[in-house]
Amino acid sequence: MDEPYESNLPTSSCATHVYDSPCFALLTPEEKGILDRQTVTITYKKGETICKQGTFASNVMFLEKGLVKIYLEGNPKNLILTITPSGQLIGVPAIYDGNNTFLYSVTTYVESVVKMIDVATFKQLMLQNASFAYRILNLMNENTAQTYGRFFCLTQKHLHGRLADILICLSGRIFKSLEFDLPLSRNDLGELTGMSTESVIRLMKEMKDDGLIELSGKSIKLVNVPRLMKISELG
Amino acid sequence: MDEPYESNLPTSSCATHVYDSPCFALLTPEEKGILDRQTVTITYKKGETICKQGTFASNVMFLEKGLVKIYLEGNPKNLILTITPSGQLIGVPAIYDGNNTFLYSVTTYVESVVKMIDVATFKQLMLQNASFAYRILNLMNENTAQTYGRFFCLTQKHLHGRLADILICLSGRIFKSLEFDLPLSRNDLGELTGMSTESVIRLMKEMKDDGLIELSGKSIKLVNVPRLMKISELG
DNA sequence: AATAGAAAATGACACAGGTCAGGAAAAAAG
DNA sequence: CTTTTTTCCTGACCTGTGTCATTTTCTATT
Repeated sequence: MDEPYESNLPTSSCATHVYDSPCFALLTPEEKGILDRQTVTITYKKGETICKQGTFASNVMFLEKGLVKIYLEGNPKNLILTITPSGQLIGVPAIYDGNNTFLYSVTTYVESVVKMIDVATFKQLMLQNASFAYRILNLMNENTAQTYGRFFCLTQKHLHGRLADILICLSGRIFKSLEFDLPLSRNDLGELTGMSTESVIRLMKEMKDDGLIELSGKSIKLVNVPRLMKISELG
Repeated sequence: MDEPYESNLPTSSCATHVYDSPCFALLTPEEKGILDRQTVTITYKKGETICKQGTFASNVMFLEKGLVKIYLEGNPKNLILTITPSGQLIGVPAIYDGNNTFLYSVTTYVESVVKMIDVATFKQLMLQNASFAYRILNLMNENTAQTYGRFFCLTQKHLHGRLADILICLSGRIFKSLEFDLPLSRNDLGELTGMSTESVIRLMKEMKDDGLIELSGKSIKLVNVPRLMKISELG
């Protein structure tokens, strides 16, 4: 995409920043060696669960390739926290005193390659390399900023605004194109926007009828981004 | 409170963990000296704003004494992220590359004493003391866990559950008693639970009529905690 | 103590958005 | 290619919650 609106994407974004995590560059060669020895690389097929909320968090994950959803499990409906493309660290928030379980579940949308890093080693490296630790904190803070934005969005905006928001974010942050094939189901969009599947369908049809987007099955094209942004803004 | 239910407070808690931040204990005497020289202590009166969302984050704050609300500003309604008692660091999430503004606003409920720490110095100390940085990361992760819980709560539960949740948390985490005087207005409770002020009032009256709580003005007493927890659970 | 202003309470009303049931289309499995 | 399963779509209905207008109670200030 020629990034016409990249700079002022709503903070209520669906997705983690596309920020190729260069945190490992801050490690010394020896430290990289230590890390590598305690890391295994695993390939997951589409739809597989990489980690399950509540299980022991024995590793931090680095998504080398793929696309995943990070979500809180609920009954009957989950809450998708973010859609995360490659280059992201996953599972870091599980690291704090008195907790040793994953805060969320992670499932792939496409075949994905994940580096599973032993959490003890990861901690160890943070404790011996302040720059690295600081970098991780930065990443987490960025993540927090995004979560706050979404939190606000989902609790304050109406359906229209929330859906417009998500579509803009998917386009701008994940697929980097105004036209893309959605790997997410309507149900996923619902869990991402905090609305029922039926509402997602209804609203998307409405937006199609209003000429804001083009729709055919899984393929979506944003036609009138300025108006979508207006809708996102006004809630 | 004799902590009958302290251990299994809902994760959707209103409040930051009562965790007397001993992060500064990890600093060397020299580092403490550096910190102290770049810190000023300021007393705020009730209702004053300690930091304003969007302004330059020139310092990290440590709440030495008092009680504050941390919130996202919105029009026409804010979203209160947490109620925070003394012993907490505030403003850390503002620290990340490409950002230099506060993510949220903070306002006091009672007279509060705040240590204003120069942010550059704070960063500096994190970069030179890995244990310190790691500790801060831990605190932030704990905070993230809590935010996720609230996020889930506000997007998935109904009014009854959300209100029960908040009352339990205020009782368990902030006031440490089943009976307490609320410094928050009904409007604040609304911004904390993502509902209108009128709904707060209606529901609290209902809970009073049902014998779940006792109410007289600002004074609240939780009478039937098990049932409140059930309500919180069922949404 | 008196006045003004804010906060709390209450009732009437409206509608956004969830739920449910059923059917069409698409994808996966055999 | 057929069968099965999942996803997508539609319409009818209904209830949870917000909005608005008004009154009452509390709090603060002169």
